[in-house]
Amino acid sequence: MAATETRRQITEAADALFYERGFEATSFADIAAAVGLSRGNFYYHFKTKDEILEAVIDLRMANTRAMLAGWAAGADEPAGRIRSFIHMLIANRAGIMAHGCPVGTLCSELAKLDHVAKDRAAELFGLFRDWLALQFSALGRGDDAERLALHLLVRSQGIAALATAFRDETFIRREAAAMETWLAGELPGLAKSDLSIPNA
Amino acid sequence: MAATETRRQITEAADALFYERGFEATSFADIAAAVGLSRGNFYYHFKTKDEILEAVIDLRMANTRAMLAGWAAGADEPAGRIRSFIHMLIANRAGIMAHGCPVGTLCSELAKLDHVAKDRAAELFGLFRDWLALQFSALGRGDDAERLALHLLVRSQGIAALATAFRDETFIRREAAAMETWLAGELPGLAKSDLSIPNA
DNA sequence: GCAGCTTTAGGACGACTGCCCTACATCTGT
DNA sequence: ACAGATGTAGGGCAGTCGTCCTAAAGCTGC
Repeated sequence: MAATETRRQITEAADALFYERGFEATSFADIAAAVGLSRGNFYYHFKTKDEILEAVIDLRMANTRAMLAGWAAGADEPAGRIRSFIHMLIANRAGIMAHGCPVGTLCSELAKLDHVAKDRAAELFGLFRDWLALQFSALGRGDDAERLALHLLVRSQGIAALATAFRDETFIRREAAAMETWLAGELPGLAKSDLSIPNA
Repeated sequence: MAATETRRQITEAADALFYERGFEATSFADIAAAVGLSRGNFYYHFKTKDEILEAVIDLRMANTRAMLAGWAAGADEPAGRIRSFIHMLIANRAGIMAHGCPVGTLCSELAKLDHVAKDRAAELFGLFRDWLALQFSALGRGDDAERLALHLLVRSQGIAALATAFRDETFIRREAAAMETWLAGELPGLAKSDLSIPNA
C-alpha cells in the first residue's frame, strides 16, 4: 500500500480514537489494531506519538475548514450559516453525550498534560471564532462580531460539557433552540441590544 | 500517623493532582511522592485507584456543599449568592486557564474512559444546578428556576473551556461581567422575560 | 531475473503501570 | 516487659507503554 494512504488511514483512526478515548488513553497498539497493522511498523510512518497528534490536529483543521466552507455554501444568509453551527450540536448529539466536544475535550486534555501542541489545538477554536465573527460582521455587527462569536462558542462548549455529564438529549435540543432564539434577537431589523442585557 | 489522617492527606493530594494532570495521567507513584509515602504502602490505605477516585469525588462533594453553604451564609439576597457563583470564575481564573474547571474536566475524562464513577462525578454538577435553582426559586422564578440555573452552568462551563484554550484572563472577566448583567436582567422588578429572548 | 527501494512483521528495549506481598518499625494496652 | 494491633518500607508481579531495531517480503526498473 502506498505510504501516504497508510498514513491517512492511521491519522483517521487516531482521530476517532483520540476523540472517543482521549489522547493519552489511546496507545500505539490501539491505533495499529484499528488500521490492521503491526505495532512495530508504526515507527516507519510516525516517529513519535506527538507526530500522530500533530497529523490529527492538521486533519481536524482541514475538516473544520471544509465544514465551515460547506455551511457558507449551503446558506446565502449569514443567519442561516450561524444556524448551521448551532445545529451541529443536535447533529452530533450522540457523540457529544458519549465523548463531549472533540475540540473542547482535546484542548482541555492537552492543557492538563501541558503538551506542546495545546496551542495548535486551540487554533481549532480560533477557526470557529473567526468564521462566526465573519458572519456577524456580515450582519452589520462588526463592532461586536468577535464578542458575539465567542458567546456562541461559550454556550455550545457549555452545552457539550453538561450534555456529557447528564447525557440528556432534551437538554441539548432545548439549549440549541434557546441559542437560535437568542440569535434571532441579535439579527438586524430588531433593536440592537447589548449581548448580555436580555430586556429592559 | 493515624490511618484516617494519612487517608485524608492522600485524598487531598490526589484531588489536586487529578485536577492538575488528570485522573489517568496521575499514577500511584505521583500521589505517594506528593504525600511522602512509599509506593507500596498505598495498598494499605486504598486497594485500587478507583477507590481513590471515589474518595476524591466524596471530598469534592463535601467541599462543594461547604462552599455553597458559605455563599448562602455570606449573602442574604439570592442575587448576591448567585453572584458569588459567578465570581468563582474570576477567583479561580489562574487554575481555570491552566487546567480548566475541576468538575467539567473530570466528567469529560471519566466519560471518555467510560468509567463507572462518571455518574457520581456528574452529581457535582447536580449540586450546583440544584443550589442555583433554589436561588432562582427564591427570586420568584420557580417555573424557570432549573432552566436559569442550567443557563448559568452552561455559560460558566463554556467560559472555562475557552479560557483554558485561549488562556485569556480578560476574556474571563468580560464574560463574568456579561453573566452578571444577564442576571440583573432576570431579577424581579424588571419585566420577566424569556431566558433566550434578549430584547424585542 | 536481479538490484534497489519501499513497506512490512515481529520482537526486544527500558521504563512505567496498578497491584500485591512480606518483613520490619511503631504504637497501645496490659 | 511483652503481645497484638497498626502503620510503613521496599521490592516484585505481570502487563503495557512509547520507542526502536532487524530481517524479510513486495514492488519497480532494468
